[in-house]
Amino acid sequence: MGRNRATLADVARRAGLSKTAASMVLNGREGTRLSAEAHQRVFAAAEELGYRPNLAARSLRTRKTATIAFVSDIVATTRFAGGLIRGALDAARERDHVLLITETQGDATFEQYAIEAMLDRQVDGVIYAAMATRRLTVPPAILGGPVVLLNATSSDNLPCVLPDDDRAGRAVATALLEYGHRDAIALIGRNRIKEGDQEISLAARARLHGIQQALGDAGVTLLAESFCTEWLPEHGYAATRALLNRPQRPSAIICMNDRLAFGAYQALGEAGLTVPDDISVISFDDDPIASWLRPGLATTALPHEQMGRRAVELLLDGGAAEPSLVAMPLRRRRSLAPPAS
Amino acid sequence: MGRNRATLADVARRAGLSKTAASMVLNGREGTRLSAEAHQRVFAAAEELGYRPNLAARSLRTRKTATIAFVSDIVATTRFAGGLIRGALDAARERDHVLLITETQGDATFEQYAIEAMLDRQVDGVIYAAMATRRLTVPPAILGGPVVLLNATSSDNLPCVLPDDDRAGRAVATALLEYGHRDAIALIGRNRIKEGDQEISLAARARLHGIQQALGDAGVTLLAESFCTEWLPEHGYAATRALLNRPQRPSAIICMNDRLAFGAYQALGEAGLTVPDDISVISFDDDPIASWLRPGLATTALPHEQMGRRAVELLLDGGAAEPSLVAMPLRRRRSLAPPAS
DNA sequence: AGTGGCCGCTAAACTGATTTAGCAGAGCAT
DNA sequence: ATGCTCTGCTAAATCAGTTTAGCGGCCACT
Repeated sequence: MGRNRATLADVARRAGLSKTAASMVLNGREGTRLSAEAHQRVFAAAEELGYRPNLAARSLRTRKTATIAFVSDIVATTRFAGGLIRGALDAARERDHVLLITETQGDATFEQYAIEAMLDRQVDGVIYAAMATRRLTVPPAILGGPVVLLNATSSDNLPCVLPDDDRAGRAVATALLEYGHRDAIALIGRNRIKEGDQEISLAARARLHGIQQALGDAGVTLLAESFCTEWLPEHGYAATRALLNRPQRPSAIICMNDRLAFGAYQALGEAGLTVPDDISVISFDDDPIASWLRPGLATTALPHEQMGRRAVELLLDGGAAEPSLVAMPLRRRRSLAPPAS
Repeated sequence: MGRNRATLADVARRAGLSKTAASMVLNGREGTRLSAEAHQRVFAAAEELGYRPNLAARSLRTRKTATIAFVSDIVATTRFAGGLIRGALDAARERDHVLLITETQGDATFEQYAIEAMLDRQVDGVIYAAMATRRLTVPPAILGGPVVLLNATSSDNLPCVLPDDDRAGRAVATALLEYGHRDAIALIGRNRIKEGDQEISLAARARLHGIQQALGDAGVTLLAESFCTEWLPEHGYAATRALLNRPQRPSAIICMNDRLAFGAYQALGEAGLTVPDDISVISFDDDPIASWLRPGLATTALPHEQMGRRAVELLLDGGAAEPSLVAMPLRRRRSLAPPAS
């Protein structure tokens, strides 16, 4: 790749100046006393030769690589990861940086390997990302340099970027209240483990808290709460079927994520019920399926792209140590309507 | 990041040998006449100091970086990309390489930028990936070194990795034939543009060809073919509704991808028809939704992980110039049954 | 005339590895 | 004693930048 590239020495020679002069001019160093004419000649020479610096040589000296490590447990390869990476890529490009991506798959050996590979390459900083929003333990090896946690927190008081699930919970509940739902709102996706263990999930507790706050403020209590061992379509399906067997049918269902909501749609369809005329549904994540469902599923979007971007900004531009919460916008779709009177 | 690392000189000093000796021992050079004892001492010193070579220094000298560029139009951030990247990451790790990922978003300026960033970092090779399987034009700048096309071909006769859509087409049609479907098979997702313009899609034509071959071999002709401007759920939905308005109802539907099939399920559900008792459905891609649908959707899986892996292997281990076709395994799920008699 | 300071620029050191060229000593044959 | 080869190792060059230290010339001031 890229043999025969012009070197700084070539540029200097062509400009009739020293390497020092060429280096200073090209780096736009302040306070050098090089003449305007010298500047011209260097720029011209660099242009004519198509000069591009050899970054290996530069970083050998400066210990900077303009490279960021993006280390994740498994995020890089899931449907949700795309946005995180895209946002990070965009922000990195704007700052003339590049992303070195690795995945640990939750395996300690792989993680060790990944981190060594990053350190060997002298990355300028590390973005440590998690697939599920959660609290985790950062490997000590990366604490030597700048680190930002993405979609995660830790006990190290490191800068971190999280979705604002609490506010999303309020938004979801508030949307239902606005439509006039009060006494027949059901919640699908309660889960003691996700709510209790921060190392597994931060989202479950925050979403629940937001929902409860908003409903509490309005003096409303939930009609029913369904517990699910996982947040997958089949669990949403089963929970919804169970709900429909109860004496009072809910007027609206809040699902803790879109996959549960997908299962809920399936069960409602089978029961001959129509969304939103018979039952409104609202959810979290804005998974692509949310817009594919009929009718479209109202949901609060995980702002992955914003989050990825924010992580790079915090890493390179520096930033507050308190968690950086990114808003989850409510996507209003046709799954919401006033309760059938 | 990683200050205070021991250098080769430190190792040499501790071992009481020269840098040359230390370098040769650590690189396992053949044909040096260094004594067994010298080997021991160098290894011991490196171990004790936790020595890790500075890759910037090494690549300055060797022009190798153990880094692969993964350049894609937009693949890195879509639901389909995950597998490609994961496979590539795995294969890269096995070969002690690392991936530098960039995305061009189909923008020429971004592409130019991305490629320069890669070349500046002296990557050992480039994987140029496309989101949709298609023919594309490779930017001349990257032809200076090893290149592998992933999910794409070009006119440059470069090594490339593609899914075997033709064989998948045969497999899909054959599966239906095995269940006894013959005269009432409908196809959803014909598209003149996708089938005609290789720069947009290679999959459409190949899948269609495979289907037609298999059916032709069995002396079967399609009951109906629906054209769709895009391969999204809404188009599958509309096409299926139209199909159901025809005098003869199909016994099975082939969808050109899973999103169309998702739309088909919606339309069938609304029409009160049951999959697979009333109509069988089979498709391509193995999108995550395929397993979420009720009943599970039979489909041929895009072997993204295999493909990503193969691309790295071709790049680093060298390989044939003819297209490397990766099999698309048939996922048998409950959407298949014999025709209702 | 001497000297101090500024201007415009450069030589050389430095980063940490790999690689080339070659040295000192031992053993052997002549 | 001389020359030769082989063994075991090292000095120094090299990669392509950045950075430090400082040089020669000119001007102004005393």
